[in-house]
Order: sequence, then structure tokens, then C-alpha cells
Amino acid sequence: MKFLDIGVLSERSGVPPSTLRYYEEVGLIASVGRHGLRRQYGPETLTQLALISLGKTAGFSLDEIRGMFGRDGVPDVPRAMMHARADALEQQIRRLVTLRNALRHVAECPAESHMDCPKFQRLVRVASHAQRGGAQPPASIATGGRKPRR
Amino acid sequence: MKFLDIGVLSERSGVPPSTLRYYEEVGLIASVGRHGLRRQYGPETLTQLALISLGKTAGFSLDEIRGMFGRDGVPDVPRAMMHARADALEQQIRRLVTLRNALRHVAECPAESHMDCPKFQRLVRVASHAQRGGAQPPASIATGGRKPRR
DNA sequence: CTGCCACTTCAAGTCAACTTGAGGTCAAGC
DNA sequence: GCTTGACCTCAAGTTGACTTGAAGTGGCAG
Repeated sequence: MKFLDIGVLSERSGVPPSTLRYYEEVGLIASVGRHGLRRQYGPETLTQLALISLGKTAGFSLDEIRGMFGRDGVPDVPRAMMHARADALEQQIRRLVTLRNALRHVAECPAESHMDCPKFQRLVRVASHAQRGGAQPPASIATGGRKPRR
Repeated sequence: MKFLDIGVLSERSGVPPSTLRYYEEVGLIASVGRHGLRRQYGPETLTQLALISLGKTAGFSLDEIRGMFGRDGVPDVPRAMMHARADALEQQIRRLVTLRNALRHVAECPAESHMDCPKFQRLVRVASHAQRGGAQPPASIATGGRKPRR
């Protein structure tokens, strides 16, 4: 039996047992059964956990992640929605690239205050508008849809 | 005087007044003074808010963001650290690209369970290891350093 | 001068995502 | 047969990032 005890799964995935139990409680993962009291997990759970980790990195809530490939890799949202999510993700990736550039800039540029540096200004300003969460907020900059991320 | 009332700043940035006060309280932004009781903000605050939004998208905590370009665009962390952050960001970007690909895959591939699809497996498995937060967790997959993100 | 209304403060509440702790169970090795 | 240690449950606590509500203030249009 190639089944994994929670301790082993935890060690292999880097996710603490308490979190694994919590994930199971909220339906993100499922154990195949019990050995006595102990949960036994199939090896595919490792893949699922990798996906969950990715989803969290992207700032999706556990609810959203469950909708995308929760419990069995069977998405319960329509494919159009999936593509919308992917599109949003692309937006986010562009924003991250902007931030990386801004970070490199402040690490390098000797200017007193970067808020005045025209290069920096241009770098950041283009990133205004567009991020995850659906309808855009009233104005330009936008908040980055509350999710307590992490 | 080109100073902004909190209501105006809120409207232009898309950030609610309550949040702006909170940001000021924790030292992320600063008002130039008061008009009566009312806070007045300089226009550069809009740039700072754009940066904060970017930082949040990337999953940085408000503390980290303050360290990077808090209060005046003067980073109080060493530049080596800045580059390290940028490197981590690049890792994260790669992870996001993986997730986007995975998302497109499940939207397109007609397979019953994606967990079994070899293409999908390969897609996700390579994303194991590496994400933000410093020392890597015991094993492969890793969690994505707690910060509630929201 | 009056009233309005956008602002103010401060304490408390909320929410997601976990973690912690107390008290209990049970399969396996001695 | 007993102990051990990794597991179990369930309730409560924690943290970050805000939001909400009550009670007050003050610039300015009429």
C-alpha cells in the first residue's frame, strides 16, 4: 500500500499536519480512508498540495482554489471562468514584473527620494489600474481585492 | 495648494478612507499636515499607494512594504536585501506562469481527472520547491510563508 | 450665525487561515 | 499485556489587515 500517513505527507510536502487536517476539513484534500484512527493519503495528494501552494502564491483564497481543482482535480467552475482566471493571472504577472523592476531600481538608483525620480515614476505609474477581483474600483490605482492573502 | 483631502485621495486611488487612515497609522503613508482636523496629502502619495498595491499583489506584508519604500521612498533595508526580494519575486513569477499554464490546461484538456494526466503532472511537479520567505521548508513542495495575505 | 456634512478619534468587531492545547485512542514493538 | 508515540477531536486562541459605529469637530455655503 503506497498510502501516506499524515506525518509523511507533511514531511514530503512541507505542510504542517495541523494544516493538512484543516485542508481536509474545508474539503481541499481528501484522505482515502483510515488506518485505525489515522488518515491515509494517496500520492496524488502531493500534486494537489503543490497546486494549492501555487494558488496561494497567486493570492487565491482557499475557496477559489477548491473551485479550480479542489478535492479531485475536477474543476467545478466553467472553463470560460478558468480562462478568465488565467487572464487575470497574466495581469498579475505583469504587475509583479513592474514591482521587480521598481525593486531593482531602488536597489540601484542613488537618488535621494525615488518618489521624485522620473524613471521611477514612469515605472510605477504604468502599473496603475487592473488587478484581480473582477469589477475595477472607482478610480485608477486600485486596491488588490481583499483576501488576506496569506 | 495641490493638496488632497482624504476623500479625493480615496477616490483617485480606489483605497477607502478607513484604509488610508490605517495606512497612516502604521506609517505606510504620511499626510503633509492638517486643514482644520482634515488630513492633507501630497500628490506623491498616489505613487506610494500604487507601490503599496503592487507590493500587496506580490504578497508582501505591510511591514515588508514599509521597509522597501515606506513613508518616503527611502528604503531602510540594504540593497542586497532588495535584490534578494527581486530574486524571490522572479521565482514567484515563474510559479505564477506555471499556475497559469495549469489553469489553461484544465480549461482545455478533456481528461477525467487532471491529477492523472501526465502532461498536467509534469506541468505542476516542476513547480515544487522554491517560494518566498527565506529558508526552505523541510521538503519539496513548501507552503508559501504565512502572512495572511489576504 | 446656522446648519450641514465631510471629516475626525477610538474602541471594538470581522474574516481568513491557521495554530495551540487539553484530553483521548490505538497499532506496534518490547 | 504494557507502554510508547504518533496520531485523533474539538474548542479556543492568534495574526494581519482592515471595517464599523458611536460620538465629536469645524470649514464654508446660504
